[in-house]
Amino acid sequence: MSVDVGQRRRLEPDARREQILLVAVRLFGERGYADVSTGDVARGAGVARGLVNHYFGTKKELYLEVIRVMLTVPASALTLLPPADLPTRADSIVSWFLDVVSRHSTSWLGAITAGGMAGDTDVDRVIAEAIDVAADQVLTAVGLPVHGGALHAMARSYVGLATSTAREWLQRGDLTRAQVHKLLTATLLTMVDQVFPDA
Amino acid sequence: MSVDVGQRRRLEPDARREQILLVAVRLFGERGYADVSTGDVARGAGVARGLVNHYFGTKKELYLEVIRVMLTVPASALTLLPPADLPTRADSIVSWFLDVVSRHSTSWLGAITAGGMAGDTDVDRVIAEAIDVAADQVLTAVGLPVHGGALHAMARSYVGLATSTAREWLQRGDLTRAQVHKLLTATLLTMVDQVFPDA
DNA sequence: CGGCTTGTTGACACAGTGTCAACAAGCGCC
DNA sequence: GGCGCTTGTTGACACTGTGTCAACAAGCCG
Repeated sequence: MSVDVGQRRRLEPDARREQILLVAVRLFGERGYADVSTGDVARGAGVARGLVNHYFGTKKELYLEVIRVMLTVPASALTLLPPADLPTRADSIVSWFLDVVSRHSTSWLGAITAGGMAGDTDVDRVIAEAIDVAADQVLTAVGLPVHGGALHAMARSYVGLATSTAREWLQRGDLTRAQVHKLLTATLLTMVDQVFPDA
Repeated sequence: MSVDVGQRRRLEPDARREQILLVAVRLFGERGYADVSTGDVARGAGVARGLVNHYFGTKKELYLEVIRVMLTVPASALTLLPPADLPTRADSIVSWFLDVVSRHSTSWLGAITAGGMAGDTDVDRVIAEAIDVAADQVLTAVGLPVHGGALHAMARSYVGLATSTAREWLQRGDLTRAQVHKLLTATLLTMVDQVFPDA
């Protein structure tokens, strides 16, 4: 927590902005949106409150950047999936998803459930974009075209299932990873076989 | 919108409380949590702002009552499901769910996604209770025991799928009701047949 | 060592929340 | 009908949090 009570120091804009953003990510991740004031962020960064507004404009804009950071996911390694049969590929994508979400558990799950303010138009847009990305990854991993409205919508639905199931595992602890894995692969195969053909 | 600018009128506590609550339900449903002030609610009810605090204590407590109202669902008619075979019962429960959620579309979907502040402990608890109720209904309709941790957790996951899928239908309009119906019944049957046995 | 750019600060105005003593609507009693 | 009492209702007050902005000074350049 080294609070560096030294004299005021002059940093390059990018460095200062980054420093404040990191503090905000930590605080918003721990408590909610409402329970963190811009003053808390400023104090955490050892900086005047006005500077937060100077760099991010508004508390909500700062929060938008924060959830953008939280929802940004490596996304790598997924493209090079083994070109095996469908059940194997489904298994791989589910494992990958569970790895990612368990590594970032608090921040990712917290952010995807809106970490403090769903219903807000801008926040919803950012979250929707993250879900879109995840849906794209599911579709490509399964070997289906990313375009096509209904298909993509169904993939988003599946991401919703994956999210709520992961929450049962990581936050409530009422499911084991094995059970989650089984649930997500079985439903994914069902959707690919029986439901997607309608789209 | 009759704003009854008449003299101050004295109402029975229950009546006044109810009146304020209805205004709050409408306002919180339209805009979010943050975009509605207690002053807005008071003005909408033609009442002094202090009276809102008198009846509900805090803005957050008022909001808790609001989402409790929004999430309260007839729940009737479901118990008397035809004792048919599993696919038929799954069909019935899905139809019932889609009817309910489409009737209350804005308020229910808005509230279940936390209408303005997920991450808050108390709000999350109320929402979790509503999901529990829905999970109970799914389990009983399918003819499985309501108790048993893992089973119930999986039912909650399914409710998460149902919610996100309904949102694709009602809010984004990228799925038809028939597609949603097909998706939800197929996945429900898969879960009952292949996944629930693990619990 | 000046001077200048600009990162940084602190004070200001304002909006929203919760509290509380004081007010008055309307019922019951005579 | 008038009077008083209960209690629903009000408006002012103190406080916290947000956004703005002119003034300040850190640190480079000559």
